[in-house]
Amino acid sequence: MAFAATDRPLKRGALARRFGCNIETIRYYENIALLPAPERTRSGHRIYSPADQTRLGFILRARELGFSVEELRSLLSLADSHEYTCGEVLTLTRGHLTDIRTRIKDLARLEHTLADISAQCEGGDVPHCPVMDALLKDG
Amino acid sequence: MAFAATDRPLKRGALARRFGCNIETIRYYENIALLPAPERTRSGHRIYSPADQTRLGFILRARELGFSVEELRSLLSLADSHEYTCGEVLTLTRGHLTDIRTRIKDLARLEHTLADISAQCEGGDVPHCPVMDALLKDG
DNA sequence: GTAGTCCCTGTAGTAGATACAGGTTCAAGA
DNA sequence: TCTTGAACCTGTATCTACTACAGGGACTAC
Repeated sequence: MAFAATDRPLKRGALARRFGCNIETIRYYENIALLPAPERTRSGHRIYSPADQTRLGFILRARELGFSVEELRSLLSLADSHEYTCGEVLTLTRGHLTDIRTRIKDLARLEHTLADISAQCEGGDVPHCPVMDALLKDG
Repeated sequence: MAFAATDRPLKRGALARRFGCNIETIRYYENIALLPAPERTRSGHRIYSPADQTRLGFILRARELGFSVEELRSLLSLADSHEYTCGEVLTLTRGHLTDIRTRIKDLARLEHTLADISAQCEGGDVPHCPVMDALLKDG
């Protein structure tokens, strides 16, 4: 995805295509106040300025990096303040990194357990299975 | 968690304590038909037989192994048929294992990207941050 | 004018639980 | 027997981060 702003206003559909996101996602971000309510045409169609587009790019990139919406709110409020320090951002980033590493560890443990159990399987038409045994046996 | 059935009926609270799960989870599994509707006392309290308990244990163990509820439905229907083969179970397990490995890879890529970016941070009171740059820059 | 595409709104659905309110019932002690 | 507090019942709301849909208005090209 490009996530690149244009130098002219765009409507919602064009914005979604430009940023490679779902059109409904944009309205969603407005609903939860990540994006400000944009200008409208007289008939009510949303018009996204270059600044709006840049902000959407920020949001989408942060989401691609796995930041949760709440973490993103913190990032945005830092960015909006124009007075953030590297230390503040780094603290948020490190917290997020810790979450990711925890998730990786949990999944790796899972993967290991499952691989171990299924390695004992013969497969085929045998009417008995180590995976089922593992699920059925009392711990 | 023990996930071990007793040889006597239990009410919902005792069952939850026994299996180390949330009491509401048991009702939830009944609602989505993973657990059958159990016997009731005359006044309507649920009574879980040893067989019900064994089934809950199966469900909780499968969830601990990361099987989704839908995968679990398949596993349970195999287990209920009493005619499953190792091959059938193995197919489900391998599909699940593939999912897990994909998730691990995605997270590892994320971790790598984030670690790379934040390694460029000086931290502290510096009013400039490579993480913010990465989020702000057009792709 | 009209056809087709876009956009608008509100609402519901997804996974997998968890929490809560408001009302019974149970079990133990006085 | 009465009372008190815990446990149980039901239905519904909440969470994350979207996505989808229905029913209608607007815009563009021919």
